[in-house]
Amino acid sequence: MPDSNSSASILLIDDHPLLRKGVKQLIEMHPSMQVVAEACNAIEGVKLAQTIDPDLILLDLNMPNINGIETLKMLREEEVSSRIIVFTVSDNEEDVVAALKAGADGYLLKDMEPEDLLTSLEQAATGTVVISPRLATLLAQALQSNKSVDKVDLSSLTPREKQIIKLIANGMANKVIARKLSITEGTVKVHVKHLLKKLRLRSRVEVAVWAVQEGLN
Amino acid sequence: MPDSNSSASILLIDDHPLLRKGVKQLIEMHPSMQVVAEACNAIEGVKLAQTIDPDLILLDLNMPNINGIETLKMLREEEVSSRIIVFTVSDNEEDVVAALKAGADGYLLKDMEPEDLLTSLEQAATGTVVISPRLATLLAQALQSNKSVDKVDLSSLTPREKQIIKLIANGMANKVIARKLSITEGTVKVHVKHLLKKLRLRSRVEVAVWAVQEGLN
DNA sequence: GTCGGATTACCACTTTGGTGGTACTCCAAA
DNA sequence: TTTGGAGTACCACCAAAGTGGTAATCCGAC
Repeated sequence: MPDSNSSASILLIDDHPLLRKGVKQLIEMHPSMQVVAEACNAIEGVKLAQTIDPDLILLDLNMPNINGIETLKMLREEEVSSRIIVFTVSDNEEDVVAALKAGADGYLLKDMEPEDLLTSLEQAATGTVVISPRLATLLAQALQSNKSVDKVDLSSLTPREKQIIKLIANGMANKVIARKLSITEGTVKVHVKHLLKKLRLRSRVEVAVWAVQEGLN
Repeated sequence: MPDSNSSASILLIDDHPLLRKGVKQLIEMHPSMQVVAEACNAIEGVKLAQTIDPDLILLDLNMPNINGIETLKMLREEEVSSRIIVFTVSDNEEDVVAALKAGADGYLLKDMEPEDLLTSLEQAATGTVVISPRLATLLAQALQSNKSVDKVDLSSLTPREKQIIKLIANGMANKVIARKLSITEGTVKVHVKHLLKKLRLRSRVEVAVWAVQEGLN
């Protein structure tokens, strides 16, 4: 749990020790970031992610047994709040789309220039979704053919959850929502927790922004 | 600081003891609200508001020495976070507009039916701006002639503050904003505190909603 | 009739957000 | 040259948000 000015903590998940070493050395050259842990497979990676909750996770796609996409899904299942950046050799469209659909916060190619990698990671640490430039056009096409890459289905929400989203989008605090709905604040928190998970959002602020943009106001 | 299920706390500021007594009795009949303090003038009222920080303040306009509008401004000056409902006999347009401009969260007339008053107060406690129905048309006209009733001037914000508003409107946490701007989280909090005061908003969620609606995204 | 989702509640706990204060630097306006 | 706003930082403190778990009720589907 790094505080504001300490460097961004990073977990590497990759089955190639040499590559991990290289990436780690590269990152360590940069004071604003720090590799705090490494894992060579999915199980270990998920475990580490849960215990240390890093700011960023750099995740390889091609791993034995459990592949990267599966690992990504596991991390999301376990509600790891880290930003997850897929880091791989594959510029295959399906992989990119699958990764982003599974909730990746970035997709970087291993053949990037080291310097570009560093700046991309820095950006990722500040909350920006980073995609290797080479994939941009590819992704644009995918978006055209399938407009629902990042669309969450509103239908997975219960009526109560939708109701609470609207109240959040009006800027209301949990306490106020509780009073309005005649339930306890604790219960409101439960609903908020559930809808955050369903919408894959990280805070009520994101919920509010999303709802307003979606016109749910 | 009532918790979710406890009743909404109310402070009465009115120079008529009898009226206070009546209102108090009326409110006490309602389990979801509770009068926690009373004041007969502005000074006392502001002091009480600061110390007990009630959910609602019912404020009379016609008081000796310092009138209600002044009191209202003082309360806003002192950054009292309570919802302030003006409660008066005056259905004068100027008073209504002045009160709302000064930041009132509601404007109710003393000749309301007791039952209507209760429901209005309940609504106010849930964050709704309540206006006596009789004043609705009057207010609509005022809005037509002067579109800036609730408009805050963006120009009072410093460049840094505007920048941070945009980041908040992207759902970012203080920690992430700090990293992006290369300043400490504490400093981000300072800016947030200041812009909340300037915009007369109560939380970053309200800032985000406001900014998105304003197209500052 | 059982199973599971939805709703509610309560608990303890950690993290994030917001307040209040002081204090330093920089820079421009008075 | 002094003054004041803007930006930064640090501090302690309290309030709000979010997590993780258990558990009860209700209701509809299988």
